[in-house]
Amino acid sequence: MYPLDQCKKEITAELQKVVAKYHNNEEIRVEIPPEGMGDFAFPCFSFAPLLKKSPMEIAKEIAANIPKNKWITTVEAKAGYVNFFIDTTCLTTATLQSILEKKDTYGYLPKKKKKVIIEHTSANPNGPLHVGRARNPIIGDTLVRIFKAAGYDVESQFYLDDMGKQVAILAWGVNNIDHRHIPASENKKADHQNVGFYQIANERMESDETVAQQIGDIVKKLEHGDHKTIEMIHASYAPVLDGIKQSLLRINIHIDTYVQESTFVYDKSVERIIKELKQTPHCHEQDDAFYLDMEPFGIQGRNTKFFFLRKDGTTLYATRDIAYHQWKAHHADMLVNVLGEDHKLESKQVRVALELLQTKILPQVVFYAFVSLPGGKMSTRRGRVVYLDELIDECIERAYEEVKKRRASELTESQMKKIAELVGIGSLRYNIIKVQPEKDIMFKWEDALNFEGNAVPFIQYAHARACSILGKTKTKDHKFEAAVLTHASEAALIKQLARFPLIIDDACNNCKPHTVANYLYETASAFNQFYRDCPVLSEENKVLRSSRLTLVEATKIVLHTALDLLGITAPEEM
RNA sequence: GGGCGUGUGGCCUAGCCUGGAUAAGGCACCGGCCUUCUAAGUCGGUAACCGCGGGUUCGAAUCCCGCCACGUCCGCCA
Repeated sequence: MYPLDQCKKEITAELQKVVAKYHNNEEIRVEIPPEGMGDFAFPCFSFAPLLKKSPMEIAKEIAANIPKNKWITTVEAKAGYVNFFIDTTCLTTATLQSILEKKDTYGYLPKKKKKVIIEHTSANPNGPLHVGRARNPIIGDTLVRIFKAAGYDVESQFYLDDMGKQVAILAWGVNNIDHRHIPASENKKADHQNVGFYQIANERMESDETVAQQIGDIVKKLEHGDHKTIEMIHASYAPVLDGIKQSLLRINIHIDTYVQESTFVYDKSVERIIKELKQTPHCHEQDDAFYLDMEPFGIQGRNTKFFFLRKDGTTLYATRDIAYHQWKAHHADMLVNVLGEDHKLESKQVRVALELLQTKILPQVVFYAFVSLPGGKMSTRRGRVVYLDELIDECIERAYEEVKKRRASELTESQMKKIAELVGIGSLRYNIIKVQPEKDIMFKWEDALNFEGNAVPFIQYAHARACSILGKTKTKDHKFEAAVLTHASEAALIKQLARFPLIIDDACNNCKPHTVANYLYETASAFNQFYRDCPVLSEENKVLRSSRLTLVEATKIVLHTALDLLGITAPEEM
């Protein structure tokens, strides 16, 4: 157990003892008070009507009955709250020891021996990833990292749509359109080179009945397990998928498993699901097609019919998704999906179906709002997009200009290039992850590429500063004396470091990756204040100097680990 | 028409789940700090009736109801 957990637990236990005589049956919940009023606080308002005393009197009474111990130094009653001041020396010792001992696993929680499958990205392989979709891999990969840190065994999955119309359109294009009719793309990656086939094929499909027919035929053949067709599809999108993987790799994202949708048609699991769904009382037939009535499950609107079988006997995307989820449920203890908000209804329909089929494990879904452009929504079909690759390039280029402006006289060209890469990629990931997924975001270059204030360079810079200090000393193992780290900036920084394990726990339990970004910003900020107030290398008092060095080392470790949770590299210098 | 989500200083964001002590940051703007570990830093200032209206409560940005605006969905598409 980490120091702050232990401390909180003791305070809660002491409160429990005192409050027991008020016949309180609510759970004791301590909160974090505003600046200067201690480390933990307990509000007494709810006892007032019960005891017919003022909250202030009750707070005084409770405060007087809390014994001091190793953790609790001062207990005071103020404005109806019992405020606890914890022993800084004790917290400092325990926290720094914990960090030095666990190093880059400080903050990690005990192994839970549970497997979680996190599905994210799952983009149609018909073109390059664009900025709207970019939120998906970044949220997904960050969750993967957070769940691992929280002690889970994690597998990331990309659900690959190789049966749908989108990929059939691309395949038709690749096989029927002369490449000279495809508008040239500046980017040489295969996903950029091939997206034109999809766009042109899409136009042709809309204007030409025969083309639409041919594409429909491809989809039908896929459903009926025509091997030649499925091979043709795989061959058509393979280069595009490869390009997508390369883009993901550029932003430090690797996906463990790519699961083909066709798997569930060919292994007959979709067939089995249809049979089972037909036997549920909510299944109805209409013109030889089958649907579940969603009305009893809280779904309202113009149409509450969830069709899972067409009249021609073929299945639908959502039907196959049910099979995929059942398969996942067999292979994991917990499921997490990252989906765009346009999938909310489909996701709910799949959930209801899974419940009807008595599937043991249901997915926890993180929905994100689309990233829009100042003029409106992005669309691959209409070519109205900012591609992820363009954004990556622009971020790195802009970061390079910044490095050059500041460090050109001190660093070599290759050093600057390397730093620009880390800062550029980091900026991209940080800017997307720092905002709650459900919040709409409008994409503006000036915001995405702003390198000041609450942005990744601020954090990376703090890390580089820590490295710089540590690099200027010869001694490696730092001894520390907690009692000398008494400056307010030191105490604030240590408390911040102590909070890290709680942040991981919270971010994982609530699937809120943005809280890690907030924590990082606060930690870097606390370090910058310490940096201003407490000279390290020039400190003459040997014990204080070495204790501060230890604190710098500890901060460096935490910043590094927390950045890693966001898939961002911590540079040694910048 | 209905469902779901979002609405916090000029702009952007945290806090909302689990109600609590002066609503916390960033950008922009104004004014300080580089003979001291990288100023991508730091200190101070101006700026918010927390979308609007009700309700619950000792107490509401937070919970409940209604309304408005924006996003998204309501296909035998994916």
